[in-house]
Amino acid sequence: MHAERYNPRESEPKWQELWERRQTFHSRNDDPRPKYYVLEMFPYPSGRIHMGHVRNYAMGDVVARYRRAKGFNVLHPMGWDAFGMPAENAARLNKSHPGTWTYANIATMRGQLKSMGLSLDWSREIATCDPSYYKHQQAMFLDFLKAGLVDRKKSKVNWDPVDQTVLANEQVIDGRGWRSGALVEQRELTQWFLKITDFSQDLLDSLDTLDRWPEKVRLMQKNWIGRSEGLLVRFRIDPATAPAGESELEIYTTRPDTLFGARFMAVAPDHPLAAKVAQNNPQLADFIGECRRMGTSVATLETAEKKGFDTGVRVAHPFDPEWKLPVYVANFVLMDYGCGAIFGCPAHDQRDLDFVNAYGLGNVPVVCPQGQDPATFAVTDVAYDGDGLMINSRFLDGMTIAQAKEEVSKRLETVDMGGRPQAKRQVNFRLRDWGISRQRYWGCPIPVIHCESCDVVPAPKESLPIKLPEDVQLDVTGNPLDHHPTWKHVPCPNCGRPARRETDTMDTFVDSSWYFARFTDPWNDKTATNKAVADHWLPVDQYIGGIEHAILHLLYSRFFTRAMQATGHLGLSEPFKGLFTQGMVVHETYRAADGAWVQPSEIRIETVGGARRASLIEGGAEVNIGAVEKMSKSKRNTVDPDDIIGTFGADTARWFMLSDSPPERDVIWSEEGVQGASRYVQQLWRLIGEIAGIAAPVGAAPPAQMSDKAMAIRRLTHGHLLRVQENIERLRFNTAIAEIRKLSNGLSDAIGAIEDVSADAGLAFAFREGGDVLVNLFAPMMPHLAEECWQALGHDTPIAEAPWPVADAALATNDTVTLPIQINGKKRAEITVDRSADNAAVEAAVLALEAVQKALDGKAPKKIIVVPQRIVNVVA
RNA sequence: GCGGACGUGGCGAAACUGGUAGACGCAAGAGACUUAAAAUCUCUCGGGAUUCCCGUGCGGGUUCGACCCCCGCCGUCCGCACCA
Repeated sequence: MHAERYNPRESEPKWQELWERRQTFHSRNDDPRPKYYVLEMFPYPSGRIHMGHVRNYAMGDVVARYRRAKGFNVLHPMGWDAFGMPAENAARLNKSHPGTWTYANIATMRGQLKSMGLSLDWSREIATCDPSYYKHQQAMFLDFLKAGLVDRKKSKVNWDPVDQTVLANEQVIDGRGWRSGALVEQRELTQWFLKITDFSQDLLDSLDTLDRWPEKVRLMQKNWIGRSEGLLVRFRIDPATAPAGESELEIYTTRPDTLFGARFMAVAPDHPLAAKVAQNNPQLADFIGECRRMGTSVATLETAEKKGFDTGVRVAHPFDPEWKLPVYVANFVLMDYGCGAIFGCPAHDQRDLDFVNAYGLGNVPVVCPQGQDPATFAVTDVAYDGDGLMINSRFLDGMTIAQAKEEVSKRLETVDMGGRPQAKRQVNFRLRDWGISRQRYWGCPIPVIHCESCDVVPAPKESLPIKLPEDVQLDVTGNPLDHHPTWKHVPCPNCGRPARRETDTMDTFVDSSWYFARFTDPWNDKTATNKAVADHWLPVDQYIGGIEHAILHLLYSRFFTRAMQATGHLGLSEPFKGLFTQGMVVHETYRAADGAWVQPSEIRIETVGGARRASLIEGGAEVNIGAVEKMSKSKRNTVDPDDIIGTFGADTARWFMLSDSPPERDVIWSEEGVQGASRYVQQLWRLIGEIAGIAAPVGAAPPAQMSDKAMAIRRLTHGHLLRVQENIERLRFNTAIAEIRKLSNGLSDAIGAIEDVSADAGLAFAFREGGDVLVNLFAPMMPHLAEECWQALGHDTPIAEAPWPVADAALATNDTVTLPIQINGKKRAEITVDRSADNAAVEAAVLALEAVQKALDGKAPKKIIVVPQRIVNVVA
């Protein structure tokens, strides 16, 4: 008989050691069984794990352990997304090296993850800041460069003149640098780009094949790629108004059908035509300057009014040389989309309408909605962008929008203008190339050398890895690598003359764009991947992580996989077959009387007269219970996983994380909930102890005769086994857990109901089976408790290595079925009939029911609907 | 503004393909055990009425039957945003 209480503090480390000793979770690349690759998004080593990690990794571990039990060769690795700014900031603060801080954090967090009992193959651990990792990233960059997938071009960046550094958009607050507070400038910088736009169409089209991705994520990527079909149209500039050397204005439109509704043209403040005119027009130059200043701040951009400035330039309408349109410089036209120039059709575009209403240019509707009279249809404040037929459009009148688009395109394509067609169909994408240059120390150095005579020279592959210098001074403005006294000075690999290394490092998103491939063969020091091995393991069968990576990380990884395919590193283009995005961990917030945030660990909660009240443990002062919010340091509503695991054990924490909410939704962490989970751990332990006392021996064959009681237990066991299995496969962990609880409740009731098991060999067998299955079912969620229970049930090899039990579908169903009986759609009675009973028999039984007789009141029913094995509805 | 998701007891939620609404749990209440507390066990737990009625954000519709499908609103959350 086993101990009264289960002690996770003693038990958990014991089983973790056993798994490690037996290498239970090591996966071999030459294992012949079918593969299954489970991956959770790897963490940034920020210092300590948080509850979000616990949730993420608990989910992944359930999948990994379940698939392993199902006979798959499971790959479940872990690593560290270890480059990035926080390490550099911490090092500056502590006057140490970013690597010291990073590796210390990794050590701490590795220990924490191990205490969770995750079934990870730690022999494949990687850290992206390790030269053994980034060496291959540098080699791949060179491969991409050779394959034409890398570009070097000028681009505009947010420049902080005080910190001498480039800022990401989110680091610009109200037009000022987030650290220095200096007014941010727009600067042109030569940067390295990965040509993700080469794959725009494919990245878009292939979204349709990702049927195990959330619809939401696919939609977000689709919008981000932003494909639009339109027409490039060249407008002839009226020579009388043309600035020197200008004769035409090219625009891009997705609505060529509305060309007869044009009232004006608008170009971006950065458009060359604007600059030309501004040379002789100081007021316009001022206006352009104003637009530029405004351009940096997100807040003003959002609320900005539509503003424009008439350049005085006039262009001719493509279908009517006498029709002249004014050209404005407008603040709402973007230079980096399309041509940086548009034609304005106010009746059918809200921005254009706002613009003409501000400048009194009027509008002419050219699309008339169904059911409206074209003679009276007018647009005032709200542009009409729906369907309809063309009006006021000469030869287009009466056509649909699609027909008119086609007609305009066809006509203008055949008009010759200066030796070229006046218009050209063009597909545009919103997606931009991926700028990867960062003026930072703690990142992967870009492996190229700049030579005055040979220009840009790729670093020779033999010279890789180009390691970061250890002796670095971070206390400088600008790029520390650039300021290093010796690092950048190297001879040109081409001509041998003095040259300098590229001092920019790569965006850390590059590091995380291929780590999933590296895990397949992390020991390989020759190449990034062993193609055959990578192709065997990939794609990742189930990827799990936060929705915050829905666009960038996942899109970059999809691009990288294609680029690796193009350069021979991989033989596939989509890295993640199944994607699951889990919700956040949220918690109540607490505030003291003075408004200060108070941590959950500092308070006590009591229920007084049905109302929850919180008070400080120290002093007893009352605390206000606030809204449930995402766990954050600033609101101090965090709970430390170490404390939870130390108090309740890892199994309790894992169980609660999975049980309370559907996995894609936020879960509210609550003390009561954890205690409930902890109670259940003890409940299971007691139940298994009781079962162990009455169960048949391990491996005992079922007796030939089974009592009804024994059969009922077997049916219970197999029914829940089937449903738990199905729920885990659909990642419905909360309902899987409900089914497990039903089974344990059922077994517990069954034990309570029997007097003497020794008289019934079938019962002993049923309890053996039920106990074993129960432990198997919760083993993926609570692996340590499962091992302890498995041992208590008499097994001598770990359950982590045991196969999943086989459900007997015949046992999972009853011979009889209970049908609810509805009268006019309301449930009034129920009958139990044979599963095989035909409809006529069921109808007869139903009509004999007292409740039915009463409702019919002697009359014949209008109709009886029998849904076999489901329900019966009598229409009176 | 555009796009999407969601709205069910005091709370987290469940309900397969249109077929018994509220499974499973949390909290709460009553009782048993105990000197007492904790733990444990038993019972109650959507609202109202003694035969029944109402109830899945609101209003309508389709259907023998609607949380589920359709139309129109309201609310909450998320993403994107001057994209031509």
